Amino acid sequence: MGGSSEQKSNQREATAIERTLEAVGDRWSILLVRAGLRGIRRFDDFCADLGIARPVLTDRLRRLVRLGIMERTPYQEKPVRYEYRLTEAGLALSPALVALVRWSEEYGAGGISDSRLVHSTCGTELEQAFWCRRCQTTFGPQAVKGVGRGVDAGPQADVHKDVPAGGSAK
Amino acid sequence: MGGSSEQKSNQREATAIERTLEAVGDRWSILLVRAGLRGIRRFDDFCADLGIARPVLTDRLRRLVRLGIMERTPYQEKPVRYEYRLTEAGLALSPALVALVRWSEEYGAGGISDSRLVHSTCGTELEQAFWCRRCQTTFGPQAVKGVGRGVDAGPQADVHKDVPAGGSAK
DNA sequence: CGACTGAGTTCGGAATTGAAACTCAGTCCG
DNA sequence: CGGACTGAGTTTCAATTCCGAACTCAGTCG
Repeated sequence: MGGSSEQKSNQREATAIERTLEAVGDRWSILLVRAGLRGIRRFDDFCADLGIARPVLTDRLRRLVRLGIMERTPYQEKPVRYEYRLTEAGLALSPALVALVRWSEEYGAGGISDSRLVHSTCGTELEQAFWCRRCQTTFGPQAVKGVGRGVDAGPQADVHKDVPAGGSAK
Repeated sequence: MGGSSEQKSNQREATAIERTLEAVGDRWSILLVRAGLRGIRRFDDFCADLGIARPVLTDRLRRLVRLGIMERTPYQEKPVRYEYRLTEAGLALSPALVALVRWSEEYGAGGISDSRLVHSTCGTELEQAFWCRRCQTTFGPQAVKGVGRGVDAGPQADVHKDVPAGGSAK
């Protein structure tokens, strides 16, 4: 096309985020994971709690199971009944969920937040940061570099200002 | 169960995550934000880079602007041309993006990762954590408590194991 | 035996996509 | 001057996907 000589990363190989979103990037999957974190496990409960249509729920649960995010196991034998619970991979999505909640708390439309995330041992509102094992410091998104081509907070990721970024830790 | 004495958080009032997902919870919005972080700003570039259909792109960009996640400004006057760039609120979504990338790196299907996130100053792979300003420590998702009803990693959020959680940070 | 549970399925109809072609203003080239 | 080109969108129409409600099926309870 045009004179462009640059080759953007096109669809051939999905990037990390694309792959993640393929798994949980639809309107419901993340909500299902969240429900799972809240302890919901049974079909009808997911259905009632989220207001998701049954056929869609069936499909999503199956996909999450296939992707190893949830597990379907019988919780009683009499009439065999199955429940869905998060696997380790599913639980590992919680940082992402928390990040989304935090965002909504800060920038969400309306501004009113019905829930605040706090550090359970002291009740202080938490901040999110990255942790470098080697340097033993926390730092913000602007010090993250993508090696390869998933995310490189390149050209314009500099406007930040409210991230802990090295709160103390050094 | 039948009588349902428990009041799950139903659809009446959207929870924090629900509100966030309403903004960026569709198949494309997050990808658009990511593209924005990578420096893409122009309509056709978003289109080519993501392979998104034009009508959908139009719609999503408009929504992101309406939600204050992106800004539409002219970048030349001759023939007026507009570009879309992330606002502060948009940039603030990066922790969530990073969390998603991290997840894919660790649990993503296939296992092959085309990008690893590292601490830019030392090249070490980063870990994600939460930071408590008061306690001056980092901690993992299991020590997060939701006050209100957004997320409370309640009943089963205990299986974790690979989060720094207080690595040292002091 | 009849009502009830829990986990799905099977319908239509409604809303969203997606690909490709078309519009429009203005600029560049010969 | 006129045709080709850009960039940012529309329009059109077929193909998906989604929702809501009703239905199935196995097994249990009273």
